[in-house]
Amino acid sequence: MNTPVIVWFRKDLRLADNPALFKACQTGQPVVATYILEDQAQIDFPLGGASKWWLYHSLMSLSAALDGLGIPLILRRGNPRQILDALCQETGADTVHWNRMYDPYAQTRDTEIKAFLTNNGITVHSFNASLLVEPWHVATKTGTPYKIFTPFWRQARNVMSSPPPLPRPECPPAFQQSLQSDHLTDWSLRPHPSYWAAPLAAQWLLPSGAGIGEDAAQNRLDDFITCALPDYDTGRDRPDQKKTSQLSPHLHWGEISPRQIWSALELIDPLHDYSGQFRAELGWREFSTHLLYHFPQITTENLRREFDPFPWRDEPAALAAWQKGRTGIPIVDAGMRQLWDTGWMHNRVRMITASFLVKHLMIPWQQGAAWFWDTLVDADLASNSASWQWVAGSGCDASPYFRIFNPVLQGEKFDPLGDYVRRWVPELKNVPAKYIHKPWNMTQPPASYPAPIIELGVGRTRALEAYKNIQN
DNA sequence: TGAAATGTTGGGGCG
DNA sequence: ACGCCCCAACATTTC
Repeated sequence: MNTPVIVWFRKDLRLADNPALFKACQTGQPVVATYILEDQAQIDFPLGGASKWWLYHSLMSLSAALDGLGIPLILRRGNPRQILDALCQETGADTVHWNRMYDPYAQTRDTEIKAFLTNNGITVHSFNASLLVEPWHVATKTGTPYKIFTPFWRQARNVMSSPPPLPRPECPPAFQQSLQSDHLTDWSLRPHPSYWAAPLAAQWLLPSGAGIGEDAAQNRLDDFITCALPDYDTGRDRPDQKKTSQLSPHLHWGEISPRQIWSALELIDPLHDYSGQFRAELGWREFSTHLLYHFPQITTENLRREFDPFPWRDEPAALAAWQKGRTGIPIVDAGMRQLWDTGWMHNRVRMITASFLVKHLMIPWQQGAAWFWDTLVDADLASNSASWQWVAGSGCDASPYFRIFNPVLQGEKFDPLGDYVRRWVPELKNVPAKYIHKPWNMTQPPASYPAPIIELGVGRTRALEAYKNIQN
C-alpha cells in the first residue's frame, strides 16, 4: 500500500499526543500532512494580527519537526473541501485524519467536508486532541448544558478519562511523490505595520523568550512546574511577578495538549494538594469551549438577553485611548501597553482593563473583545467571548454587574510596589509607590502622562445608575 | 475572581 | 469610678 493517509493540521500543531497523526502513522502507510489557510474574507472571525504572527512561527516549527519524521507539510491556501479533494486525487489517498474543533464555523465546515469526502469514497477519522472533556460528554441532571463553572468542573473531573498522552509517532514509510506547496512567507502572516513584530519577537522568540512551537511549550511547562506552581494560588494574581504559566498561546494552537499538562501535574501532585487552582484554569478553558459549543451566539449576543437594552455608549475617542493605553489610569494603561507590545496580558489585568472599558466607560464588551481578538497571541474564540461576557455581567455565570473593579485598589492590592506599572508606563517611572496607582493626587503629576479620561467615582456611579434602569 | 456604605463593638481619653 | 464620646476595627448590607 503506497497511498498515503492525509493528516489535516488545524489547532494541533504538534507531533506528540496528536491522535490524528499517531493513528495515521500506525497504519503503516505513508503520511502527508497539510495546513490550509482559508480565505479570511469568508470567515466570521478572521485571524487577528497577533494570531497570524504566532501561526507563522508555529508552522515553521511544525514543518521542521515533521521533516524529522520524513513527513512533508503541504501548505495550501483556499477552500479546505476543494483542497482536500484535490490532495486525495493527486496522491490517491482514501483516508483523511483530523483533530476536532468546536467553534460554530469549524463545526459546520467539518461536517460538510466529512459528508463530501465520504460521498467520494474517502474515509474520514476525527479525534479529540485539545480537550480533557468534549462538550457533549458533560450535562446537568436534566440533560441541559452547564451554565455555571463549579458544577461543570466537578462533573468534568469525574467523567474525564486521562489515558497517558500519546508519544511522538515513529517514522512512517516515506512518501515519494512531490506535491505542490505554498511558501509560508507568501502568506502575509507577519504583521503590518512590520515594526509590531519586533517587540513580539523579543517577548516570545529565542534568545530572550522561550520560543514558539512544541518544544518551547514543553520547556515552558517544565519551568512553570518547578518555579511558579508551588506558589500559584497567590502568585497568579501578581502581574509584577512571573507566576503564571503563559501556556495560553501554546494551548490555543495545540503546541501542547491539556492532557499532556494534566498528566505532568499528576506526576508531581497526584493528590491535587497545590495544583488545584491551576487545574481549574484549564477547567475554565474547557468550560468556555462547552459554552461556545452549546450557545454559539455568545460570540456576538448577550447570553442574558435582559442586557440587550443596556445603554452602551458609542465613544470612539475613549475606545482609542483604552486601546493605546492612554486612559490616565496607570494599571489599565500598563495592561493595554503590555498587550500591544507582547500580544499577551496578565489575567488579573485582563479583568481590570475589561471591567474599566465595560463599566466605567460603558463601551460594549464586543468592542473590547474585538481588540483582544486582534492583539492577543492566545486569542481564542471561546475563551474571549465567554470571558468578556463574564466581566460584562451578561453571561450566565457572570459577576454581577454591580461588582465593579476599582483600578486603584486593584493596583494597590496586586501590584503593591508599582513595578508592573513602571515597567509598561515609563512616564511614571519616577513616581513613588504611594502615588503610582493614583498620580493625579500628586502635587505635580508627570506632565507627559494623561489625566484620567474619566473620574473613577463618576464612572462607577454612572454605570450603577444605568444598570438599575434595565433591571425592571 | 468587589467596593462602598452602613452598622456594631470595644478600648481609651476625658470630664 | 462612671458615663459619655470618639473612632478604629471589624462585620454586615447594599449597590
